[in-house]
Amino acid sequence: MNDSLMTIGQMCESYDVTPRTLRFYESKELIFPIREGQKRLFTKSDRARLKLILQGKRFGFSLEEIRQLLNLYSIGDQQTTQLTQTYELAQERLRDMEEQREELTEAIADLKEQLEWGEAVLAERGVKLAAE
Amino acid sequence: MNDSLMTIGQMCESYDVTPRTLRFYESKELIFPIREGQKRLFTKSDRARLKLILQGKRFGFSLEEIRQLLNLYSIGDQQTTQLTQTYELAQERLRDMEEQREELTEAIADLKEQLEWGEAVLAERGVKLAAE
DNA sequence: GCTGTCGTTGACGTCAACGTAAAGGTGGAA
DNA sequence: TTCCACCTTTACGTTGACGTCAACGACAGC
Repeated sequence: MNDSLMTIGQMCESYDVTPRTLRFYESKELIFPIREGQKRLFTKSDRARLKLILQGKRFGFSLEEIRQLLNLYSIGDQQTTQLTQTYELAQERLRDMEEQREELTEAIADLKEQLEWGEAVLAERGVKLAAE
Repeated sequence: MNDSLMTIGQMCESYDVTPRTLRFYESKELIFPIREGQKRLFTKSDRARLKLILQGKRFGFSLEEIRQLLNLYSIGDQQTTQLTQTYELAQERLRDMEEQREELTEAIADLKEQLEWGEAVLAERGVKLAAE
């Protein structure tokens, strides 16, 4: 149970991903586990990156976008320009997400309306619905 | 310009879809245009169904789910049981959508937090951001 | 020596909802 | 007649994020 070097199995445990996923991320150059013979060993850096990847996915970034962001982080740690770019990309994403949410909100409202209509019809027919 | 029978082109105009989409829906047994020789002619029924399809998509139903719902409508027009089933499926979808919205709301909040952090860092470095 | 567990590498498969390209039919206007 | 718009079919391509499979190596315990 080395703390700074983990096998693929331990990684899967810790982050709830499959081996296939980690190999896939490596093939996409999102993480860079070192090799001991054939085996992959994941470093602290890999874990940090993986965390960011999973976060990024939550935010709806594509893996390609995430790759670019990760590169910006590591390469231009003190490069203000890069951070600014990251910031701007994130802002765009935020706008997308807010837009999505609005659409969803609208759709929810519409669907609720339909449901009320359905309830009315069913009530007319004397159907008792589960009280839920 | 027959009102009750439309060509594929007219349908595309009216509902802002491509011919491919309509043929695809036919192949998936979502609509059943009649044939005049080779050509498809879309009836009032097809248009009603198409409207429901497009609505369903807005609500995030898959085409397969929509197909099932449409079958319920047409088969069991007066069958209360079917309507009840439709109602319940729609309720499930509503729950899904509300869950999605919550996740999205959370993600938005998190991302906003990150953005503020980024702003702070950039401000420290004396970067002026576009006032937006 | 055998079995089991964990790991490896390709390479092809999957899912949804169409897009796109190729190749051709049909009917009307110039 | 020739052209054009509009329609048809079949069939492969796209996108993203992996899943699944085959075939194999390395090592541990019994």
